[in-house]
Amino acid sequence: MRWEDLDQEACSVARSLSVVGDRWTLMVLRECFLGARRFEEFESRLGIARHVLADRLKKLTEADVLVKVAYQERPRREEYRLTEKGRDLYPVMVTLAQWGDKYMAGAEGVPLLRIHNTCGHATTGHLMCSDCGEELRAQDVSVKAGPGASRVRA
Amino acid sequence: MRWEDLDQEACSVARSLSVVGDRWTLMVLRECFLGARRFEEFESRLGIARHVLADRLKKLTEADVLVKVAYQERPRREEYRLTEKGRDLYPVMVTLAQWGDKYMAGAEGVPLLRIHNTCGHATTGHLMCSDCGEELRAQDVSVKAGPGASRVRA
DNA sequence: AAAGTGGGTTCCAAAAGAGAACCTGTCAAG
DNA sequence: CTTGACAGGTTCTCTTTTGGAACCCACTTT
Repeated sequence: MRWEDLDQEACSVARSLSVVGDRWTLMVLRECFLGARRFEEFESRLGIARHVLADRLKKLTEADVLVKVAYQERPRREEYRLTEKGRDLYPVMVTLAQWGDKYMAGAEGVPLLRIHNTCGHATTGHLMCSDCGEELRAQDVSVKAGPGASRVRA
Repeated sequence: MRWEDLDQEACSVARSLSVVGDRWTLMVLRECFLGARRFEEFESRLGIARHVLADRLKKLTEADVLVKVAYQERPRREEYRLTEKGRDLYPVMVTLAQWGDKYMAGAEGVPLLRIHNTCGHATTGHLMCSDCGEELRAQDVSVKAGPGASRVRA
């Protein structure tokens, strides 16, 4: 299978990865959540090759994850901002960050704390069941074909 | 910057991506959560090139995300299983799947439902603050340098 | 002896990435 | 009016990674 066919799969993980699953894309989005908006900002913070950055920004814009917004005319300059669709990737970033915090931080501790402004505390996110409010753990969840399943999986 | 230097970054997202951020790795892990264990299973379910699969399984094993366990001797055959470190990636899979459910499912509905066995209902996971129990949203969270920050970021 | 099975490795061509150089409007300084 | 700077790209060459097919090896079954 070719990577570009991934969005044809009857699997939401595959479809998400067809947008954010290649090298650098999630790193670009990390910078978005940390406040980056301009081409030069992304480049200097990430150290990414310029044409790769241009390609990722283009694809993310085409996927409506980012929008290009002019911040000045003459010369026209545009910056990239997260759309709602893009902001909805926040849980993915947080869960990735927490896995890194847990397994890759080493003795000196985690590099970045997340502060929940609502309550003022350093926080970690926990994934809770929408129905019963218990924490969702892999061993308590099974899957079942949904309405959009073209083929069933056990 | 080269991709292999990513694990040197003072950022947990970057460090996580240095393990799971390349093409196919998260797809391999999706299959693990759906019950795949053997080389042939991964290959036929994913349609991935065999040497790429071999490389990903090797790297995931070296990173202690998977372990090789013999399921028979003579001829010796080994399968791959998620470790605790691997199972801890479950929240990443769920948040990715939910983003795909929301934005890529189309009219026919989501391909796969997740059933929370504890309560018996189809569920979606919500990311909650460990401290106050409110839902964590990007706009309510700010970041602050932690003990392992080698350089500070606003 | 021949074929099958599971889990790989090897080969080549095609695609993607790293890094540096170059291009395009526009303004400001000399 | 020429030179330089700035933001945001594009183009070039070289290296690395994929995709796809073929091959290999230790056994077991027919």
